[in-house]
Amino acid sequence: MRAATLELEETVCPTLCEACDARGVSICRVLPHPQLRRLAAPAAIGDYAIGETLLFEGDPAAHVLNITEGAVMLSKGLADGRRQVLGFLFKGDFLGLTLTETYGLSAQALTPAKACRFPRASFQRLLRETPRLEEELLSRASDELVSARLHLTLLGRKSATERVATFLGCMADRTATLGGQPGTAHLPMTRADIADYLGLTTETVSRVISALKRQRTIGQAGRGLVRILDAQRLEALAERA
Amino acid sequence: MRAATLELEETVCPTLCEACDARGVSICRVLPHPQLRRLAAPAAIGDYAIGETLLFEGDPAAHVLNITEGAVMLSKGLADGRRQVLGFLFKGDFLGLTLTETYGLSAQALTPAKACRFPRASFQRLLRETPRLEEELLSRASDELVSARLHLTLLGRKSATERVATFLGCMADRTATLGGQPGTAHLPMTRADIADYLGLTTETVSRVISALKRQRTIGQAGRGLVRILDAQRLEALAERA
DNA sequence: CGTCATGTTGATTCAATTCAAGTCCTGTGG
DNA sequence: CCACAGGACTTGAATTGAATCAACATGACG
Repeated sequence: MRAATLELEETVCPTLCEACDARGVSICRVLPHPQLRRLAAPAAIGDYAIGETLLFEGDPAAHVLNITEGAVMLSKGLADGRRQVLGFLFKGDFLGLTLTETYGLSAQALTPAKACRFPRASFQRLLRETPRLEEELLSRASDELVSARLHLTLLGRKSATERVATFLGCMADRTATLGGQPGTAHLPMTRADIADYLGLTTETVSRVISALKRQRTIGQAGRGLVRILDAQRLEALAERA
Repeated sequence: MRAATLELEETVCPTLCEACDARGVSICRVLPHPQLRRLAAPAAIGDYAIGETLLFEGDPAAHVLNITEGAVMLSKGLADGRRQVLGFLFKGDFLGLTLTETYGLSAQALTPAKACRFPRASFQRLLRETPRLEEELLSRASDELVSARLHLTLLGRKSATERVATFLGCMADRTATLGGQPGTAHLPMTRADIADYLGLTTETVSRVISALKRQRTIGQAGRGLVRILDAQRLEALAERA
């Protein structure tokens, strides 16, 4: 699948960026107008359908992307088809930066999504000349590292119930930050995606979620929406580090 | 336990840094003389015994450290005592940088170790004024993220044998890079440390290592030294992503 | 309204853990 | 130098949490 893209007119870009919904939560936030113009000039907006690939593990790392809309899943594959889901990205998240010549992970859209796409070379050039941007990226890398470590602890040392409870708690937090219903977790991914994120099987994820519903810790609030009914109990089950 | 430290005379420091064995592989590598002086001025050298703590999860993040000698283990604890080992550090590795006010992980010495210790505040100041250093740290954070993702894949999706084989392969690579015997893995950590790194128990690690020895894939080459006898087979068992 | 994905639930199996002895080092003090 | 104490490591037997195998339910969509 190939994403529809729209080249931005150089003159139009500052206006577009000005109007961009994700601006305030994206890396662009830290750029003054001249640098923003430099970033935007060679940019394109990618529009991705559900399941579509934003970038693929092993492909030449030609672009970096900034998500402006929708939900995206990051994953890594093993030779025999097993898969580890590494994380979920939303509006304002940045991806695709790497020191190697090829991407080290894949990214695909979980919902219809949009992303601002910058050629890697020009981005690297801007980066080298804009310490404020470097600082922003270091800060984001630092955050990613923190959440990777929590994820490692979850995968290495938690039980199935703890994993699912931790996951639901995190997703509820994320939903709140992104401006959704507080006390609700938006789950745009399938059970298989959750299982590959938590190092479990779909069956186990399903069983644990059913058990949490049975004991009224959570409840269904519509398609892909879980209501946290007993946040305290969920927190206790999660054993968050 | 409190580490013995030696305050550096400001006038002495450039000489000491000049003589530092870890200089060429540390972040200091990228600093021109004036900045190096600024970095070194408030620095202290910490000397740590086996088992001693370099920094502790939850403590105020007062310092950043650069390892100049020995092996260090990073870990994170759960409330009930379970532990996830996050990684192993050696000469030239940097630790302790965080956006939060407290450390998010613990670090302890596996061998007698030395580390250059910088006050966080002055390091941050230097960092903000030295884009080249920021660049270096971003590059290191990027590497750490890559290895964290490999570790996630290992914990989420690999069997016990695959985990141990992957680990031994990585440690052998690391040993070679650090200038040890090629084809040999130096293991300064205990079975319990390895188990907590791989998300297994000591018994399982021991059983898998015994099995690998029985089938002559690896052999013992002294205390904490494993010889890789059949690298190809080990690689195949590892299912490296 | 039927089809095919996705999700749930149950029965059974299995890989790794837990429990339980031992053995092997290594450093220490007689 | 040797005995021995205590931790590290290994091995075996029993147990178990999650995976696998197998239906079946649900629900989104043409």
